[in-house]
Amino acid sequence: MSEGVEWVLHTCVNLSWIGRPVRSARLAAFYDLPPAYLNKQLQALVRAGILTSVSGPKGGFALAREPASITLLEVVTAIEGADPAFRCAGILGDSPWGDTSTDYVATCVISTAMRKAELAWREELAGQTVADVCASVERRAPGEPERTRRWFG
Amino acid sequence: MSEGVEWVLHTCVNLSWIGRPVRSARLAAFYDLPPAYLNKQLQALVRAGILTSVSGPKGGFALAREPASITLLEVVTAIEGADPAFRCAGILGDSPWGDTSTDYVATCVISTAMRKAELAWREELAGQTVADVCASVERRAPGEPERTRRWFG
DNA sequence: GCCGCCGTACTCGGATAGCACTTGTCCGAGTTACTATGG
DNA sequence: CCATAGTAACTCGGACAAGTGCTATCCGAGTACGGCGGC
Repeated sequence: MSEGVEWVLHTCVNLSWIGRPVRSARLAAFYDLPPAYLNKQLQALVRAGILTSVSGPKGGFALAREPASITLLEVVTAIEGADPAFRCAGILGDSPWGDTSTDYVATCVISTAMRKAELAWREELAGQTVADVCASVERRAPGEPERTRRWFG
Repeated sequence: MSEGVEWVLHTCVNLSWIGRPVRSARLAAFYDLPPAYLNKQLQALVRAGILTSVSGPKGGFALAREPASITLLEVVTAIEGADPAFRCAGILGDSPWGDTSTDYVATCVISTAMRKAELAWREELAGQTVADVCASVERRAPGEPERTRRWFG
């Protein structure tokens, strides 16, 4: 899995606390990340409708919606793409008694088992929102949002 | 995820039905796969203790244990490696108030959420064995094992 | 006829290239804020 | 003093290289079988 997933997840939490547009270079400096590369990743979130971007001075990235409506699955999918990790190539169709008219991706028992596992993974991620993460952190460190806002000044 | 996972899963099912060593070239021919590359993947299963290999004429690969004791997770792990897909780099340690002595991989809320999701995925795969897959296929196509044994004759 | 030995052919196993994707970087298009000027 | 047009600087956005891991292949080490010679 792309390393950018970790970056943008933490960045979404920070943006949730800040509440106004912040330029990518500053967001990257917070974790000492490659600025241009983080920018590239954030572009993907804009295309997915998770962030909004404004150009020019005083510009930057901000959350496009309420943190409570942004699931972790959405963020991961925006970076990794919607394709499942296990993609059945349907090799059963190449077996000696394979049938080209059958959709082996749908009927294959192995394909079904792998899909079921990935579904469990996605449901787990879809059950947590950015707001949930923020709440968990605040419960452990109440001063974190204010301290972060301060730093981004 | 590596495409070889699909190959070896189907191959394990076939080996479960055949019950004796089969050379990799023949196993590959069944699905029209690159023989040498499938061989390489099967080597990984041997190292993981899932298959046994015998050299020379009448040699080949065979299941090392009962199909009911081989989980899908074992097979996937043998190919993909034991490392989780999401590996937390602990970028929190690089934040302005980061602490080098803290294990952020363990405490980070985001890292925890991602681990939890992957755990659900692994439990789903660990709950199904190769024998279960065989049983599902046989229930749908009772003649499949015999037909497969015949082909490998 | 039977046993032991040798050669041969066949298989796995690891070492070796080729390719795709992730990672990382750069410069241009667009936009905003500032400034100077005129009313 | 205020409005306005021009200018300049700053930001995102997409196009452009480099590194890493998957994909694919080949040849060598080891082994079992079959044939052959000797007892």
